[in-house]
Amino acid sequence: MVLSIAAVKNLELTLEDVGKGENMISAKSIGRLSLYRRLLISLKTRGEENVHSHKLASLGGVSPAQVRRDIMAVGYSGSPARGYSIDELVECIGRIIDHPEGQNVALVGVGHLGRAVLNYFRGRRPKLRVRAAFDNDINKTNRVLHGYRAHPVTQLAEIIKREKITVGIVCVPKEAAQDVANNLVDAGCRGILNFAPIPLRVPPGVYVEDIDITMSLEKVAYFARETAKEEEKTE
Amino acid sequence: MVLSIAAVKNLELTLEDVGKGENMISAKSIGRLSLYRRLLISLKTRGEENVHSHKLASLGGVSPAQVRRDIMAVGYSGSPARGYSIDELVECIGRIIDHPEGQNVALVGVGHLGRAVLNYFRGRRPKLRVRAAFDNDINKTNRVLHGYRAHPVTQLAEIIKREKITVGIVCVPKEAAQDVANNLVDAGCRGILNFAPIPLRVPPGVYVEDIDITMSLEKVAYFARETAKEEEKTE
DNA sequence: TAGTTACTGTGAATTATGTAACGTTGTGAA
DNA sequence: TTCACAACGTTACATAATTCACAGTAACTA
Ligand SMILES: NC(=O)c1ccc[n+]([C@@H]2O[C@H](COP(=O)([O-])OP(=O)(O)OC[C@H]3O[C@@H](n4cnc5c(N)ncnc54)[C@H](O)[C@@H]3O)[C@@H](O)[C@H]2O)c1
Ligand SMILES: NC(=O)c1ccc[n+]([C@@H]2O[C@H](COP(=O)([O-])OP(=O)(O)OC[C@H]3O[C@@H](n4cnc5c(N)ncnc54)[C@H](O)[C@@H]3O)[C@@H](O)[C@H]2O)c1
Repeated sequence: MVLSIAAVKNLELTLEDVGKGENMISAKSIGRLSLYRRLLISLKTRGEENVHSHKLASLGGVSPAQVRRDIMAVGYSGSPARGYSIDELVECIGRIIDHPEGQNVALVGVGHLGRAVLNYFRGRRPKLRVRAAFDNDINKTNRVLHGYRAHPVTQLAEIIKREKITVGIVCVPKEAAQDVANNLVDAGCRGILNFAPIPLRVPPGVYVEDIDITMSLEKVAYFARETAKEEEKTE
Repeated sequence: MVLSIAAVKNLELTLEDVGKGENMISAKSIGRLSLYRRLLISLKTRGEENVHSHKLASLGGVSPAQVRRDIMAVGYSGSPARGYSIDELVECIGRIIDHPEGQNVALVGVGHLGRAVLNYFRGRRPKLRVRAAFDNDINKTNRVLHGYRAHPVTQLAEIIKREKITVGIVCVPKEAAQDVANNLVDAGCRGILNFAPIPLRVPPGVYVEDIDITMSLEKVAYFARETAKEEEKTE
């Protein structure tokens, strides 16, 4: 049986529409889009107006085809001759990854790492506001650290609800991480960035991203040896 | 520690497999193995001697089949009835991801994040020793911070060669990151853990792992909205 | 205006990664 | 001892991610 091109196209379209959350972009793509946006803004400050996929690919350490595919996902189209308009592309990426009214963030565990993160995000992203910090150490609470006042964890639920916080950052020791995560979710958080070196259990509908520094360092150490070995053999 | 006959067999098998180097273990598997090892050690301190794949899977947030396949990659075999011996499995994972004599690590950029990382790894991993820290700010160098003395970056090449350092951690601002990476590679580093929010260019044979906290936070914020939306629709 | 060129957009092919299935095996019970 | 069974090891399969390849096109040239 031979189908016309139009028929095939229609079939695919209907299948797509019937499928689940129609155009749900993968976590990997979202991550790269966030990277592209930073690179684009950096290019813009250097006076560039347009950029080609291979330029962005080279800056981002990915393939040009990957860049084009990711950009396709946000629904933006460039011009074959001029490439992508930096302004428009930044705008389109923002339309996908930013919430129009912005989102509020809370950080729990104002230790070494927590303070570094607080300091870094202070006033940096207007659409992603760190609105509260918490700790259970009375020496750290009710003082202003890096421009943020750390509240006692006992007030966590109350403040998260009041400030409409939907994203939590977990910087507490691993023994406390699951409890903190449970409290964050109960209070209304739907996304957690977890620095504690254990996977968190959360109900469906809550997204967790783990940053496991120890694991990453062990990976680097392993491949520092292995890729070096591979190189030797080809010499 | 008493090794069974099975463990000795495993040792022989892994030595054979490592020698070839053609079927290299994926970065994802290495990462999970690092996680399994931590979980196993934690189980051991609670008095457990053996563990089944589904138990480890549940703790690690992965599927039992995944656990079995990762463990297959290190060349260890468990018993159908008792599962895996925790001691032996930790030993076999270490044989893959640790260097027998250990590896030396340097950290560049003793700012907020760099100090948090230094503090965290102090005396934690005997096979992964942070041997030197560097900064270009004279207010931070030649003082002892978190048990480490920070050297001026001008001494980077010399000290890295002298201390036989093969792994570098980059915690400097993004403007300086590529220069620092170049110096690390020139001095002999073959692996870099990069916290600066730009991809580093390195020659082949050098492995880079990026930890992009901003990107991760934006991902969390995005999926905090999107997965919540999906949930609503199914209600 | 027609030709040239270099880039985009996108289906198809390829590769990586994860899951399911199932024969195998060691252990404990009858 | 033999059987039943639960969990392993491995292969086959399924899905996700990435790259390839090329048609289509806007600018630029002469
Ligand atoms: N710093 C690093 O480089 C690094 C590397 C890998 C993993 N981590 C992980 O990140 C987390 C934080 O690391 P850190 O170096 O900042 O540790 P830290 O000890 O400096 O800070 C932990 C903070 O959490 C607070 N805390 C403890 N229990 C709490 C609770 N129940 N509720 C609220 N606050 C609580 C403590 O008071 C402290 O301020 C840990 O889980 C650690 O394993 C850190
Ligand atoms: N802290 C965070 O949460 C966070 C989040 C995302 C990204 N980062 C990235 O991590 C890196 C470090 O962040 P931070 O918060 O520690 O910043 P920081 O400013 O506190 O520390 C940077 C340190 O690097 C040193 N430095 C600058 N140039 C140098 C050079 N050429 N050679 C050696 N040392 C040099 C500075 O003296 C300073 O001590 C930055 O690239 C930042 O973008 C940090």
